[in-house]
Amino acid sequence: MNKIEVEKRIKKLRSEIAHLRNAYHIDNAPSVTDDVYDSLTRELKELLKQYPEFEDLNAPENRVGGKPLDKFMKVTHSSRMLSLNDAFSYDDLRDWEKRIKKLLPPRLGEEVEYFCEVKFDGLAVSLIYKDGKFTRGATRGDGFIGEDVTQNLKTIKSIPLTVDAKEKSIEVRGEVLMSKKTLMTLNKKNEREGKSLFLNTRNVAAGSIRQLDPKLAQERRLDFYAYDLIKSLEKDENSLHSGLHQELKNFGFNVDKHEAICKNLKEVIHFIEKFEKVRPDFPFGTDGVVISVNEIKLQKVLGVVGKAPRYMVAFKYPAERVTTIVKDVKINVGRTGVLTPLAIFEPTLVAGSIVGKATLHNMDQIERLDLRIGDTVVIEKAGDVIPKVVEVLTRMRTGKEKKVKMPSVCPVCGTKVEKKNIGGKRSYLKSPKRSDLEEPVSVAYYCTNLKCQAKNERYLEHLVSVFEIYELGPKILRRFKDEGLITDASDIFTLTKEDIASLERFGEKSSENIVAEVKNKRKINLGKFLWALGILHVGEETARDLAVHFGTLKKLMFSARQDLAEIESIENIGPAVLQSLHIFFTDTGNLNFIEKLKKNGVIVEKMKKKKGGKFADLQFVLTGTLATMSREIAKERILSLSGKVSGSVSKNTSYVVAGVEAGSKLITAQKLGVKVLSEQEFQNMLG
DNA sequence: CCGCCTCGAGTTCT
DNA sequence: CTCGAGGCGG
Repeated sequence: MNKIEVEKRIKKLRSEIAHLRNAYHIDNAPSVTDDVYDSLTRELKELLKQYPEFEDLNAPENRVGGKPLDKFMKVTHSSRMLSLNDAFSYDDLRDWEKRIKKLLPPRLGEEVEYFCEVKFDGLAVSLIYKDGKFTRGATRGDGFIGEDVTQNLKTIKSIPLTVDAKEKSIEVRGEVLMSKKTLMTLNKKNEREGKSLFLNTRNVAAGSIRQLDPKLAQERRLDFYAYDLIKSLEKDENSLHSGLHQELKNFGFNVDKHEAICKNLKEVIHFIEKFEKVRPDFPFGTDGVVISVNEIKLQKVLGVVGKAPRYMVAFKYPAERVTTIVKDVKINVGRTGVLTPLAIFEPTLVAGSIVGKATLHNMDQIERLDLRIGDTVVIEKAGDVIPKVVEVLTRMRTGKEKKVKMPSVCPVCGTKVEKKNIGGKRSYLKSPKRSDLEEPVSVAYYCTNLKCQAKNERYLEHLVSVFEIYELGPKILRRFKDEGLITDASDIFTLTKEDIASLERFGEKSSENIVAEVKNKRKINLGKFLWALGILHVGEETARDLAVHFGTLKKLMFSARQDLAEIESIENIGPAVLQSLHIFFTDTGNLNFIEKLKKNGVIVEKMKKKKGGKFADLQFVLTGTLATMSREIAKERILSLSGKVSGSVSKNTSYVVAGVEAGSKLITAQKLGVKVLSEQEFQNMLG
């Protein structure tokens, strides 16, 4: 970005942040909108750090509730109110520990004790007590100079007006908060009265404290939690941060009960994980955990760099939704020739991992989102794993965004692309479609070249994965193909050690491994073999149905070529699958390919009809991670007992087997009243 | 013909 | 996990 673009971007960020701050739509969960707001704020802060010339004191980020800054008295803090360095991962924490241990004298460094506490998401304030009386309260401001908000703070019940302190003067630092519940009640009231709704507890708390009218502040039912105590006397050399918390409690301040002294980083991480579970139900908004070196003596050794202490760090829980910019939209070509648009982002941290791309599925989806290249988008991880574009922030547009267009030719081979006719021929056997209607076509675009390189490569990968030949990943396959070792997938089975070793960067050992693995996996049952062929509409499930019905490849092929009625009688096989099978098995190329596979050593095992197993008529859905077996194994065991395994929960599901960290399927199961089995119960059923 | 349920196919990152 | 599309019952 050049400077002009940066300035424009800053402007856009400011207006969008202001927009979000003023109101939000009810159908968005507040906590999620909050993440988006934070994400934009973070970007703005970073840009301003790089380009300080665009700082603007009157800009929305420097104002609260739209009111200018100068209505309160400015006060100077006795000691700077520090901010904290962030850690976004356990690795960041480990790096932090490494840094501080290097700085500590060797003997001390080995026995660092940490103190963990909740990081509240509110407004940091400083309270001064002189001779035990609350005399002045101030906001953090820039750390050096804050605003005198004493009158408003006095309306907060959990701030004691007097404390029993020996020292002439003490300063208590802590966070002004509004509970999530109070915000909900407030928003309900505002909604009834047609007023705009508040975005999050932090903003209302901050806004309320900076109201001129203390009465209004009082109505907002704010709370205060203390976390630091500064005494006029030098801190006792032997004191601990945890000890200060105790003192604060004794003075009558709220101090959150989720705190712990940890002997090492492992215990710190344990604390973080424990609080993460409590966090959603915690009455106040939090964004992480603060970890401090517990001994004040060591804190002094470590000191402060810039505006953050070295002896403290804020672990931030990963945001569930963040914003990023779409750098490009690429088009992938799949095994079937489907062209799938893929959004490429500026790599961004979401829910704990860095995400660089997300599928956009198809052009219809792009249109629904109204997504253009250059857009600022909100992304999340569906089921905590798969990145997904949730929304486009259209207000962030500059006008330079480019619309996404499906290319008219395949990006790999240059052949024409088109949509496919679907469902037009209601039955391959019976009379074709009505002609008065337009033929229905697919949403997806397809590359029409049967020999498209991309298609072949995807097919190679598919076959290898069905055969479970793990040694051959996409990279190696591509290499073999480019180097002329293989021309079609069946060539994999005749690769020799010498062939592979002749390539650069392939040693004796790895060549041997590959050949051995291929030889090991060349036996395959009929169901998997059919699946591996990659017949249109014949996936894992349908292939198994067919295999069980026919038992041998020969019988299936005969039927597909000249006895279609039998195939059509099979459950779950309709006109589309039927047509696809007929076309596949009457094509000479395909027949030759099957012959070549067999000739090259592939052994297809017959499949027998199994019936009357213990799990007959039972349908299972697996979710989460099982401790005693992989999901693949669990599936095989269920199938071997005549049960069925399905990917999604419906009212037809008999049991959902829930492992550790079960996902949304568990929720649907509970909603539909489907029985949920623990791994133990499942084991018992298996016997 | 419509709506529900499955299946197929494509996809991300550690 | 998600979306599209095939299969099938109402």
